[in-house]
Parts: sequence; C-alpha cells; structure tokens
Amino acid sequence: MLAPNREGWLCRCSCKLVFPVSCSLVKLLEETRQWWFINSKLQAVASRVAEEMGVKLGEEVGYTIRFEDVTNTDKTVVKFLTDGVLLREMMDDPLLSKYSVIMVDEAHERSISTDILLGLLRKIQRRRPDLRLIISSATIEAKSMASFFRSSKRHQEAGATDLGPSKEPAILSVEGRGFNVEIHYVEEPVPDYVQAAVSTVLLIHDQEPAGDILVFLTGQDDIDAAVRLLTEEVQSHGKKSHGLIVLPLFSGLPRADQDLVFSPTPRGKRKVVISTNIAETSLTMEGVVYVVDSGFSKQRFYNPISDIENLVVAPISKASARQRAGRAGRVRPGKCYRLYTEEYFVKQMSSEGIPEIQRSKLVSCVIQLKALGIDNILGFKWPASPSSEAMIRALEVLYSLGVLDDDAKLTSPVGFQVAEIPLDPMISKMILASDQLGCAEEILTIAAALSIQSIWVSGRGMQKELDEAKLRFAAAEGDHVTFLNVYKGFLQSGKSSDWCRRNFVNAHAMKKVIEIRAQLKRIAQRLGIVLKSCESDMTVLRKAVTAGFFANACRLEAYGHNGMYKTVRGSQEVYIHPSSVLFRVNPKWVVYHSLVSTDRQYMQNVITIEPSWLPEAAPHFYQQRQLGPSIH
DNA sequence: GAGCACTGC
Repeated sequence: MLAPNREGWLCRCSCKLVFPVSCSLVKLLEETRQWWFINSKLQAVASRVAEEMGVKLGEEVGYTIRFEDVTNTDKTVVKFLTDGVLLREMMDDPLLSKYSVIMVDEAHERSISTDILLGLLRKIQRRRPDLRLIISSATIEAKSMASFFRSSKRHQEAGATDLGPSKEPAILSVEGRGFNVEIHYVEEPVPDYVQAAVSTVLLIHDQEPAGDILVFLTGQDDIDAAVRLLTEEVQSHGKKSHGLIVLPLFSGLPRADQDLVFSPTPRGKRKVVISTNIAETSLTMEGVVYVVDSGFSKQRFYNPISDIENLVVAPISKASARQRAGRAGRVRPGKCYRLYTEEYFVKQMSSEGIPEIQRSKLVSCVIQLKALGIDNILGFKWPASPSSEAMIRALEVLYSLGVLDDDAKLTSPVGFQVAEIPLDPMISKMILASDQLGCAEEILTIAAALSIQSIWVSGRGMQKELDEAKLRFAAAEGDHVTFLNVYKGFLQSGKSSDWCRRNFVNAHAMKKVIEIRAQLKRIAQRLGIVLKSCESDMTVLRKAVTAGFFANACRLEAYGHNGMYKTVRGSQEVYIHPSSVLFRVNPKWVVYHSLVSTDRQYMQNVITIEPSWLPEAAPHFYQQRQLGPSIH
C-alpha cells in the first residue's frame, strides 16, 4: 500500500487520510535511534505500525526491501517497500493490480526510481480508475506534482479509451517540522569555505551556549582539512577551542569511527561533526543545535557527448539549504550559519536541485522501462525529462549489447534476461555470457564486486600498506581476477573481519558482496544459468567480461606515450588508474569497468583481453577493420 | 602515482 523510501517519510505530513496510526508514526520516528540504514528505519516503522494495529509483522503489515521480503501473500494488507522494489514488482504486474492505494513518499527528492515510478503511475491511472494515489512531496514541489498528474487527466479525456473518470491523486505537501532555526549569512562572499567553516565553528564555540555543531562540507578532502585545522587549534593554544571534540563523518569512514558521532557528548564538552551530505537526509544526530553550511556538495553530472559521469563540487539548492538548516532544530531552537550571502541565497541559488535523472546515465533506466512495456521511450512523460542525447546514448548501448533489436524492442531471451538482473546491463550481459563460457561461479563474484564502490578500505594515510596488501592478491589478468582472489581469501578466513582489517579489505563491503552474490545466484538459477566454475581457466572468464564490456575496449599507444591508451571506438585518451593492479603494467589491450575523470580520464577496474575477442563478442559493433593492423 | 557525495534493485 505504501511506497516510502526515505528516512522521515510520513513523519511530517498529516496523513489521517491514509492512516489512523500516523500520530504514532511521528512518535516512533522521533524515538527511533536506528538511524543507520534507511532500510532498517523502514523496517522499524513497519514493525511499529504492526504493533499499533495489534498484528504480527509479516502478516497483515509487512515490508519488502532488497534482501528481505517480510510479507505474506494471503494476509498482508499494508506493505512498506522501497521504490526500487515496487518497480521490480511492476515487471510482473504492470498495472500493480494487487494494490488499491499507493502512496509515494518524499516524491520531491526526485531519485531516478521515484521519477520512473511517478511517470508510470501517471500512465496506469488511465487503466486503473479505481487506483487511489497519494503523493507526498515538499510544499515547494506540490504544485508541479499536481499539474504533472492533471495533464495526464486531460490526456485521458482526449483518449479513445473511456474507463470512467479517474480520481486525481491526493498531493500531500509536507513541511519540515522541528524547532525554529535562526539563519545567519555572511556579509561578504568567503574565498575559502573550509577556512570559513573552521573560523565559524571556533566563533560559535566561543560565544554560543552549549549544543553540538554540524558542519556540511563536500567530501573527504575538505573534511580532512577542516578536521586537521580544528584539531591543531585544539592542541595548540586551546583556549578558544577548549572542550571541542572534532569528528569527521562520511560514508567511507570505518563503522567504528562513524559510531563516535552518535556517542553522547560528555558534560562540559561540545561535539563538532564535519560531514558530507550523508547527514543531510540519510542520518540524524540528536543534540545538534548549530549548523554550518558551506553551500556546496558533490553532485553527479553526466555528459552524454563524452558519455562520462563525473562527481563535481557544485552549489546546493535552496531546498538543500533548508534541509541542512533544519538539522539544527531537532531538539530545540537552533542556529544555522550559511557561508554565503543572503543576496546569493535569494537571487542566485536555484530553488530545487537538478533531478537525478537529468544528471545520470540512463542505460539501466531505459531497460527498466522497456521491460515494463514502454515502447515509445522518447515519448514517455517524465516529471522531469532527461535529455534526448542521453536517451539515445542509452539506446545505442543497449542495442550494441544485443538487448534491444532494430525496432528498439527487448530481444528474446537476452533482452528480457538482462532486464531481469538488477544490475548495470553491461554486468548483466557479462553474467549471461558466463553461462555459455562455463564460468558463472566466478563471474557472479566479479559482478557483485563491481556493483559496489570499492572492496578496499578508504586508503588515505596508509597508502603504502594498502598497496602492499593489494599486491598479495594481485593477478596478472587484472582487477577482476584480483577480486576473485580477495573473495577466496575472505571465505577461507571464515569471513573474518580481523582478516579484512589485516588485508585492508573493507569488511562492510565484503558483506555486501556476499549478499549481492547470493541474490544474483538466485536470479541466475531462475534464468537457468548453470553455475559452473572455470577453475583456473582465466581465458573464458576474460571473454565473459569482454562480452559485457566490449564497448570499453582500449589499446595502448605506441612507446613514448607514457601509458596512454585510446578507446577503440571513440579514440578517447585514457589511462589506467593508479589504484588498478595493472597500473604501470600497461598491457596492450584492456577493457575497463568505468572511467573517472580528473586531470585525465582514468580507467578503473581493468582486465587484459585479446583484441580478436572483440568482433566475436560484438560483431556489429566492431568490424575487423576498425581494430587495425595490430591484431595478431 | 591518484582520489572515492548518497541512495537503490
């Protein structure tokens, strides 16, 4: 019935309309200290609702998240799920016929899944006049949300099929609740927001009454710098900074360090948490009374021309700024210090951020829509349309993978199978290829490892040790085979976290690899993929990788170019990333998993291939002549 | 010899 996906769903709206128990939801969210995973919050809320209704969790009230389905087909009447899970359900049941009411929460956050979901719901309204929709969104977006669904109604009236009038969805506008937060701006623009943040923290500490401080910066670099400056201050003269406890917070930080942020502040002390955006929505700290907002965050941008996704530091939106400020008013009235001018806020800051769908590659998104039976992708009505260049890019990739045919329809069986696997289509294609090549056991591990950020601990400050640890697992074939070695070692250690620590492997990441691999194994078995091991035959394994990633093939330039590669298709200059085990090895032909661009384009996760495999893997994509005379 | 906002299936 409900489709919430973020912390704080329902908590700020009056939703008597939906639920007589909403008041207890509010109470629950205030009491819930399980801030860690959003999913555990969803779980906690479902469990509390079950309790309020006097039923057992998993019966009348249940929840479904990626790795957990706690529902009962015969009994469950209220179900909590993430938007991604609901989209997966739609593949089997496009009209969502088993639901009579769907509430989409936090629609204003505009994640890709939410946008796809809204577009689809708008579409199925016509076929499901009985379906009641409730969209909960920030006030600022409520109008555009309403008009998005209204325009669909006009469309329906003009349409040929007349299935009776459909009710318009109820749009609930939600407002941040909490105590009043006093906003302060700087008089003049600051030249260096890290330095400005540090000074502001010291000023607050010096002049304001007790209460913790939360500082929003952009990433680990900024955070390390600010922590260092503040720590030096604490250690040197101490007077201005006496009693300050300085703590960094970002997702790559080891769990134990993150936990420090949530330990109670000792009497007479003041905690300063220097954080990324993780503290903006994903988790909540009690005791914060002062917020320092740099006005920037790291955001993903995608350039469809170069086909490169990038993380860049960019100004935040007014909506983000308000969200950040709100973090100061959770326990009592607070103060927010914005490190930008009021004029800038009023006149230059955009009111909403750019929706994720306009900043991302669309390959996964397009295949999902195709699998949902949306044939005319370019005509799909979005809450915010992605660029047609990005769409076309995605269609090209899917066509080259053999997932779409000449009419841009899903191919059978490959297209449908790739859509079934909840990963990047290039990874999914690699898994399918591994079936014929007889190396699915290994490829599933590689697929899981490629699906997470990094299996290594975040390396700053212990680079040498991390490099040495990597060497213990390094494989001549490249990073993919190195993953296999790490995975083997991890299993042999009995999944020991001590083993992880000794080998600079991220234990939390390995846990995720295990979970994802288990899920992939279930799906693979459903698809009839034989889980065969290739033992020590790395050739078939490299061929399977090539079958998915042939579009990322690169050739080393002649000597004297210092490890410069060129992509076979686009002749783009690329280099092997120094974190790769093939860095400085520079084999002649490689395929990479992803590009990261800084001063150069760096290939991350690289494996050696034979060029003759390329036309085999994708004959329409690589004709022999393109590969030039160097194939032997 | 470099740099990893944050989710999600």
